[in-house]
Amino acid sequence: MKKIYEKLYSYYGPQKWWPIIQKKPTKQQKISEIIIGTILTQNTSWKNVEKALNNLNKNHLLSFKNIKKTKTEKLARLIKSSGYYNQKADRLKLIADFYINNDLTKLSTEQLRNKLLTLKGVGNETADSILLYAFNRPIFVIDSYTKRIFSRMGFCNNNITYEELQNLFMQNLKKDIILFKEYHALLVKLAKEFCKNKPLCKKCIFSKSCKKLFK
DNA sequence: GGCCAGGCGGCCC
DNA sequence: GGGCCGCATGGC
Repeated sequence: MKKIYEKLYSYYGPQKWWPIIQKKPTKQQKISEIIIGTILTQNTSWKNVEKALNNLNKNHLLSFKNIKKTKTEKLARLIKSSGYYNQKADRLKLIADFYINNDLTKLSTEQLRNKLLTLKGVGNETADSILLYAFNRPIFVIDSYTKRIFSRMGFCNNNITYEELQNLFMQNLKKDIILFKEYHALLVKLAKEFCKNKPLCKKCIFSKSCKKLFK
């Protein structure tokens, strides 16, 4: 596990994920931008999400207080480029209310995770992304890329559950927040560049060690 | 033009 | 517990 990380890191370097839209954000602004980003990026390419985030930022809407005051229809219009915009607009409203009405900072990671999962629009990956990137809790984020890469490498089956794959990482790595953040981001990078749906194994940096070699 | 993107909820069985 | 569907834009 650690060796794969080190190889990725030495090849790609740090990924600088989140937050990226606002200049010199306060702590609150960082948290809201990250949480909003996790919702918008669900099954959507990051470029489309960036446009939506910039639109929100121009309208001072990377803020849960302001989202709460804004009509769903207006939000939907502004985030149109991120796809599923009606659903996502609804869910931004829900999470804004949730954030404003709850003091989340005192909860344990477990408690916070369970609370997040009660929200419509927040599943395993989104909850863990929020925990790790917005609240700096040591939890490893699994996504479809992670599963694809590690099943191809031979570490797991393709039908492994979210929890099982997450445990595999958590049990074999130090609980290091910086490491968890970078590792997930680096896996996304690898999946986009080499370990695609139609993989580019010959060029891939893991072509020698990976079990599944596609032509 | 088809496929895919940093998923999720609501169904159904 | 799994399998399928709707949600939707934009880039390649």
